[in-house]
Amino acid sequence: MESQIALVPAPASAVDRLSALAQTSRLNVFRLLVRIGPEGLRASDIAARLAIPPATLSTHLRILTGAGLLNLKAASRERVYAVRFEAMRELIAYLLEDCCQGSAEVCTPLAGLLASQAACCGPAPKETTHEAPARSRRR
Amino acid sequence: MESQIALVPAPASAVDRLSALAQTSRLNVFRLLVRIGPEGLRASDIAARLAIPPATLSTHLRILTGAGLLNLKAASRERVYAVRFEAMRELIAYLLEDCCQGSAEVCTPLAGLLASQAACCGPAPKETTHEAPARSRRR
DNA sequence: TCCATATTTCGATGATCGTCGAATTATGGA
DNA sequence: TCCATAATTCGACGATCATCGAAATATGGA
Repeated sequence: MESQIALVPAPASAVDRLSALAQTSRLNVFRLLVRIGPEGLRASDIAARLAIPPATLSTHLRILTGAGLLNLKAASRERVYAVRFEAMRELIAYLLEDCCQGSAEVCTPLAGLLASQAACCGPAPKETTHEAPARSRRR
Repeated sequence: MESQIALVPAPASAVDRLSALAQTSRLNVFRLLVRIGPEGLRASDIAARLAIPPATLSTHLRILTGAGLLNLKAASRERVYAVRFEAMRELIAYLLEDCCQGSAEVCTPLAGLLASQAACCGPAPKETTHEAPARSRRR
């Protein structure tokens, strides 16, 4: 026993997501991909546009993807990353959860509004799986 | 010369705000204050509710306030902190700026929605100033 | 099959961060 | 005035992080 342990990816927490965004390079990557939209961008294109060395960018993409903020859409030789808008909705809803004790007099239910699919980029365009963490030590 | 330098508080960046939130204790403090709403809570009450030692909490409150996320509402012996909802609106708008290149067909203008005062906790209840960073080395 | 290319992992360095006890600094009442 | 109390700063520890060159790993053609 002990063989299957720690292979299941821990669900990305709000702290994971906020940490992922709380870094200049990664925030730039994220915002670039927000602008680009659901089609996403190849890693090399991101590197070129933001002038980040490939090795560094790769680390950042791994962290953003592991946090569930990005989506690896196509995995051939060239990899395309796109924003998972659903993750943003979840994050914002979590941050503002039960705002003002839910008193609608004080607080327009912003969180609920965000949770609705009326939010950003519609009902999530069909995606490949939110590929990511399940990293087991290979080799 | 050189005497007045670096006393003007640098405006809190998005990275500052995200970093402030990207930490378990601080995120708990923030979410507690979101629930509480505009009235805010005394430092000692926060410490009691979240079981955080005063010295640690003080550091966290300074970071959250310095990032513009909290507001020191009353400064007598007991200090009352409250969420600056305006800061959250700004942050979310920044994160989703120019989403999908502004194409409304793809993207409901979430950022614009948040920027409106229809958002959370109305047009910001009258506050004392967003007291914070201007810290000069005293003593 | 073999190579060119896209991307990731390894590894090491310097820098920043979280924590909290002890000392310090206000403040408001007796 | 003096004290009890609220809150902050100081200081130091260990832990985590960003960076990026070099090496390793895929992939898709020729």
